[in-house]
Amino acid sequence: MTEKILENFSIAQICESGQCFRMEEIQDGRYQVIAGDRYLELEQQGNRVRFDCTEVEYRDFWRHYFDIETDYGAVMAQINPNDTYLTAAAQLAWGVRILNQDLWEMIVTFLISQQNNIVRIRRCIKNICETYGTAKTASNGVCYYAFPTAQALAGLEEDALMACNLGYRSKYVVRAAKAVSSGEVDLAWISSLNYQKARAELLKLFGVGEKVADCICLFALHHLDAFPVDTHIRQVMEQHYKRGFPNRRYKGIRGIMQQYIFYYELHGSEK
DNA sequence: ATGCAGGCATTCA
DNA sequence: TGAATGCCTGCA
Repeated sequence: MTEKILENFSIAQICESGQCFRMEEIQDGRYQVIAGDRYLELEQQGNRVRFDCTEVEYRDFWRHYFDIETDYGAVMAQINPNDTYLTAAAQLAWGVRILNQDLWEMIVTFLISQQNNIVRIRRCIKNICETYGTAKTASNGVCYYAFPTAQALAGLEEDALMACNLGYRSKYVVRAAKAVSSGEVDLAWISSLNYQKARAELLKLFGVGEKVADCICLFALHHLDAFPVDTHIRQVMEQHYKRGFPNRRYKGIRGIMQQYIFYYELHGSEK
């Protein structure tokens, strides 16, 4: 058990922010996270967060995974108080953080996410993990499936994942797996690139367009300037930022603003 | 029952 | 270059 006092951290909000599809509430206030082949359970009361892992596991992995080293209070302090929309969005999404997730996992996840709804995205990912991921047992005895490696998917026929309900996205995922597995695409190298270059490399993957590339850049590579524009964000831009989003002001943290807006659109009651 | 859900590739002007 | 169109599937 590792307990921390954390500001601007809400596991419930992170779970519902739509950047991770393998995080869920398993009991009242108790959450489960599967990241790559790791498993974690955690609980929160106010700003006290209890991680069910050793101090070493927290320091070596989960601390970075939850982006604890970034000061989100300082980020929110940069929001223009005259921007009532963004202020309200950040106020509601006060505990959202940009996770540091696995690159391969995010490529697959956001290939699946396109033209899709959240319920089915979760189901698709569950299906491929249970079919092609390694079964594991957590330290508390819970069984779970690791995210399938690129190698595990690289030998499939292009339409094999339609059995996992991916639909036309099946060939996108299988082709990506082949590219990564063969070394044609070097994930470690992409990880070393800056935002613009990493984005350009990701766009070369079949099925990866600008929106998906930006999600991968933001949620795996932690390029906080990435600003994924989907249908929701596009509507917000047309409604609230007719003269364009203030990119200059939020340079370097645009992705965090995007998450506040996205969360607000998903969970804000008014509108 | 059409339209759409956190798009993208392809085609055609 | 930019605008239209089909695509797996499920849900309202």
